[in-house]
Amino acid sequence: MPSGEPLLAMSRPRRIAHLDMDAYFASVELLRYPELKGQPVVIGGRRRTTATDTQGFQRLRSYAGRGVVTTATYEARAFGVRSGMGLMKAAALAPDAILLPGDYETYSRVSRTFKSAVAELAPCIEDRGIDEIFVDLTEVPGETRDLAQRLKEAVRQSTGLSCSIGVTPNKLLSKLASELQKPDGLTILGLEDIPTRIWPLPCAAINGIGPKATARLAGFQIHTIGELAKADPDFLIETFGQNYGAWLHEAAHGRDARPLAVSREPKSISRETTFERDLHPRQDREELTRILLDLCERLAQDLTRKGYLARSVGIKLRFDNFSTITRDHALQVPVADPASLRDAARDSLKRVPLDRKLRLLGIRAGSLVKEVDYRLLHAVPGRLAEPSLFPALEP
DNA sequence: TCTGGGGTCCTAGGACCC
DNA sequence: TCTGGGGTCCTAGGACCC
Repeated sequence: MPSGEPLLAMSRPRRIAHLDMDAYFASVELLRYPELKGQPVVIGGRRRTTATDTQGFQRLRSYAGRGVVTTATYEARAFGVRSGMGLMKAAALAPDAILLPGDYETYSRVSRTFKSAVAELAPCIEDRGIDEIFVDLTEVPGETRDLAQRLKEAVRQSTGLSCSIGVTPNKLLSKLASELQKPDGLTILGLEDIPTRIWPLPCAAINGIGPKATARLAGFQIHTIGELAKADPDFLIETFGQNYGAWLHEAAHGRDARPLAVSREPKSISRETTFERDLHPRQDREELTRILLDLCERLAQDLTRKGYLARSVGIKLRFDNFSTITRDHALQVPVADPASLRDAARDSLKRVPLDRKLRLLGIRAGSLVKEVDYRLLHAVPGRLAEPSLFPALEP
């Protein structure tokens, strides 16, 4: 065999970058309203007409409703405001912060811009949502720090925004590393840095260890990743199950062989809405019906625009006590039109006890099939004719 | 001061088939 | 007449993430 590329194994260590935009939605808004720079600003809530100050901005103190904080500037975070927090609570912490409604179309457009700019330098990218990506730098020529700096510069040139980057041998560590020097950070770690840089961090810093697992681990006096790494793997498996327990052990040691998912088909598409006030299934019957029909319309538009059919349709209800139930309905024939979604939703709704007020209604399309695939496979009449096996009749 | 909207993945039981 | 194991699909709920 001629010399050249090694077949397997001997390949060089991976260089995976995690790129995370800094306070993304808020930073996009600061491009639009530069006069707000340096002030506590919070993105969240619905667009509405309410009291504004002399400059036309709404203050958090004047907010009343059910919204949550989507993003807060670092100045707002200094008051304890965090994303996911109820806006009423945020208003108690920072009443004078500026509140802006989210403008998702703009955030999506800017998102495509920074991703394209990165792709020009390094084309192997995994999309992780609107404001973060993984980038594989392994095959990109150049020194690691230099490459990462060029990515940051490309993001800034194309959008005017800053981001934080972590580069390590795998996705798990890179995700942790990108958090270490936010904002506008660049952190490069090797496996040898795990004990000093990773182990002191709280377990919850790991992507996949949420509030529930954090609380359970704390019950065993496991608070840091280092303590988790020292825990007996058999104990973790007994306590957290085969899959999750074994993964906890691997994660704490910084081991992660997952490849980048450079393209993915959606598994489900959904629409849901939380009401301004809780609605009663009988007293507010008409309003609930209107809301559900509207959700069906919007879901149908999403499906059609993206070219998918649903082989299952599910509804989601959240009651006034925040308990949530779902009901799913598998279909013989995949659908994407509002009337079929509505019929399926009605079937599922019959299986729900409607004895208390509702705060949320949702509809979900699952078991998706590409519309073109389905038509090709089933030769749907009117769209694609079945090729005839017999010659045409003579006239 | 109660907690948005859009997703993914995992678990687990039952139906049904081989 | 009884016993069994495996595989897949459907359904419901929950943890977690951005």
